[in-house]
Amino acid sequence: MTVQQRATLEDVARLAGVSSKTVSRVFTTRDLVAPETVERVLAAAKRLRFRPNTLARGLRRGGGTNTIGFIIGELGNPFYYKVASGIERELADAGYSLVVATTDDSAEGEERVADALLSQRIAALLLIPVAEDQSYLEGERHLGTPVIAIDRPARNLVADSIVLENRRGTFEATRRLLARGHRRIGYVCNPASVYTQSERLRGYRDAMAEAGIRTTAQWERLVDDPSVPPDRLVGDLLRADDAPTAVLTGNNRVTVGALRALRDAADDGRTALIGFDDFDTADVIGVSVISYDPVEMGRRAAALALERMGDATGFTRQLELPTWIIERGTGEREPRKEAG
Amino acid sequence: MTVQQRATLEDVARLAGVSSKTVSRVFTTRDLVAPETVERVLAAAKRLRFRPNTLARGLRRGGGTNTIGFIIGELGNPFYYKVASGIERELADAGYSLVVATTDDSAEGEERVADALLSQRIAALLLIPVAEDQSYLEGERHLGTPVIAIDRPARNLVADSIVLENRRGTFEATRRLLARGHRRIGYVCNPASVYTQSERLRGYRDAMAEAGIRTTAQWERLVDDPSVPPDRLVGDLLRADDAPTAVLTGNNRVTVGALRALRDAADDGRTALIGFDDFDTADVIGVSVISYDPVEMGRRAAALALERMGDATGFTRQLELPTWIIERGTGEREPRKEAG
DNA sequence: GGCAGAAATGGCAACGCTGTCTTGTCCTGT
DNA sequence: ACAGGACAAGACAGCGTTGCCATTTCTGCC
Repeated sequence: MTVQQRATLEDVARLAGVSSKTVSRVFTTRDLVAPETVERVLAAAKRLRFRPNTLARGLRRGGGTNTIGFIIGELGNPFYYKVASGIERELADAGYSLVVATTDDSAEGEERVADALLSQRIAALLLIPVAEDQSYLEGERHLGTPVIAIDRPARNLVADSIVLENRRGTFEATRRLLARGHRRIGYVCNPASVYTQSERLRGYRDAMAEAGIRTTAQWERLVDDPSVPPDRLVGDLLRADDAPTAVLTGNNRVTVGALRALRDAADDGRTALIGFDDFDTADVIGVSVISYDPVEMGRRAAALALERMGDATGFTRQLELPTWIIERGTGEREPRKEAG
Repeated sequence: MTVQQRATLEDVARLAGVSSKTVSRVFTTRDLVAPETVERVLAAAKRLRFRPNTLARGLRRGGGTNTIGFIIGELGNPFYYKVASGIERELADAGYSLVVATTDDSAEGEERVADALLSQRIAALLLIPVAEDQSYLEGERHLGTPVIAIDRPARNLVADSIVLENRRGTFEATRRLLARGHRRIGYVCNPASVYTQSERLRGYRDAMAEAGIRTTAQWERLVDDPSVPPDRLVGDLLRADDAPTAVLTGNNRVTVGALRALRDAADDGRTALIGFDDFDTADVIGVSVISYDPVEMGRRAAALALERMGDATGFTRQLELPTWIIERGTGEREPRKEAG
C-alpha cells in the first residue's frame, strides 16, 4: 500500500488557485469569501481529502483541545461506564470529545494518568477520585482548567463535585426495614474506606440509632480487601449467632454476592435484602435496591464542566443527586419468626 | 480566582538560564545534557508548573497524537463498554490514550464522529461498524491511519477486523438442544439485520437443517425495530400454535426479555433457553449462555492497531474469537411432554 | 602548547494553522 | 470621471515544540 502525504491548507490553496488564508476562511467562518471561491476550495479540498488539523488550529488559537478527560477507576464497573455514557452524551452535543483513562483504582495511577491528560491540553478534567489527595491538581486549577469530582469529593483541592445522597439512601432504606419490624439489620460492604461507603454506613447507623439501636458492630461487615469475595462476607454474617433478619449491602458487587450467599444458604426468602445500586437484571431477579441515575450524574458533571469552561469564576458547587428505593420484594420481607 | 498564564519551554529556559532547546532536550531525550543542568531545568519547570504541550510536540514531529479513537454505538451496552475496557488496558500499557465517541447507532453519526476524530489526528481508528458502508474511510487508510473493525467486518473498505465465531456458537447450541430431544426450537432476535445476527441465525438454521428440519420460519422472530420489547416477541412465540420447546436468543437484551416472558407466562422451567452473550447476573439467575470474552476482543483489536501503526504494510487480517457454551440449567432442560 | 575529538549548549526554521493588517477590486453616486 | 465604500483575498507572524546544524567548552594526549 502506498502511503500518501496528508494534504494541508497550502496544498488545497495551490490546487484552488487561492492563498492558504482563503482556504482557512472557508473552513472556519465562511464570511467574506465569494460563493464561487468557496465552491472551488471545497472541491479542491475534497479531491485532496483535506481535513483541517485540529491540533494546529488549537495551537494557533492558543486554546487547548476540544477534548475533556475522564479519569475512572476501571471501565469494568457498570456504574463507571454509565457515568461515562452520560458524560459522552452531554459533551457530544456541545462538540467536545471524551478521553477516558483508567487508573486501576490506584493513587499513583491517578496522578500519572492526570498528568498525561493535562499534557494533551484537555479543556476540563472529570474524575472519580481514588487517591487520598488531589492537591497535585491545584496548579492546574490555577491555570484555568476546570476540575470536577464525581461520586466522591476531591480532597485538598477546591473543585466542584457531584455526589449522591448516599446517607439519605441508606437512612431511608434502614427506616423501612425497621418499620416492618426488623431490629437486627446487617450492613455489608467492600471496599469500606471510600467516601461513599462511609456515608452509606452512617445513614444506616443513624437510622438504627433513631430506633434506639446504638450497637450495630455485630451486624456490620466492613472489609477493604477486594479479593475477599462478598458472598463469603454475607454468608458469615448469616451464620453468626444473633444473625440479622435483614441485610443492607453497600454496592452492587456485594448485592450480587449476597444473592449468591442467600441461595447457597437455602435461605428461601426469609432474610430481607436491600442493595445500594440498581443493576441490569435486578428487576428480573426481583431485588429491592436503593437506586439513582448514574447517566444523569455524568450529564450533570459534563454540563458543569462546560459551564466552568465558559466562566472559571464563581463559587465551587457540591451537587447532591437524589437516591430512591425501588421495591421488588426482597426489601419488603417481614422478619422471620424466632424459633421457640 | 486569578488565572495564570501557562508556562512554556521559553519561560522555563529563562528561569533556568539556558536556551529553550536545552529544556526541550531535558523533557525528551535526556542525552547530552549535563546532570546539573538537568536538575536546574527540572527545578525551574516544577516552580512554573510546566507541562510540555503534547499538541505542539505532535505538530512539530509531523506525527499525530498518541491517541486512538474508538467509535461505538452507545456506551450503555455492557458488551461495548467491556470491549472499550479491553482496548483501554492494552493501550495504556503502550502509552496511548483512548477517545471514545458514540454514534447512537446511526450511520450519519458514525461518519460525523469519525470525521471529528480524524481531524484530531488520532493514530488509529477502532470502530464497531454501524453504517452500511465504510468506504468513506478509504482515503484515510491511504493516508496511513490503521482502521480496525470490531464485532462486524467493515463494508467496502479494506480493513482488519475482529469478530466472534457467531455461527459456530449458535450451531453448537442448537445441536445440544437437538441432542436433548428438542425438535421445535425457536430463534428470537432484535435487531436482526446486523452482521452478527445474520451469522448467528445461520448457525441455528444450519444445525436445524443438519437434523433434517428445513422449515424454521414459524419459530423465528426476527425484528429490527428496537422499540419492540423483546419480551413481547418471546411471549408471542410461546403462545403460538406449535410453540417451541426451546428458545435461542440472539443477544443479551433479548435473553433478559425472554426471562421476563417466561416468568410472566408462568412457564416454570419447562421451556429450554440458551442466550447469546453472557451477562453479569446470568450465573445468579442460572441462565445457559453462549459466551465469549469481550475484554479480550478489545485487547486484540488494540494490539492489532498498535502493530499496524508500526508497520502499515501486510495483508489485512480477519480474526475470529472463540465462543463457548456455559451450562447453567436453562439450556439443559428436556423437551416438555406433549399434552395427550 | 596545540589540537583532535567529545560533550554540552544554542540558533534557526518549520510543523499547519489563524489573527491582524494590508492590499486589491469592483461598484455606486454625484 | 473620480472619490468613497464595501467586499474579497493575500502577506506576515507566531502559537510551543523539536530536528538539523553550528558553536562553544572541556578533556586528553602527543
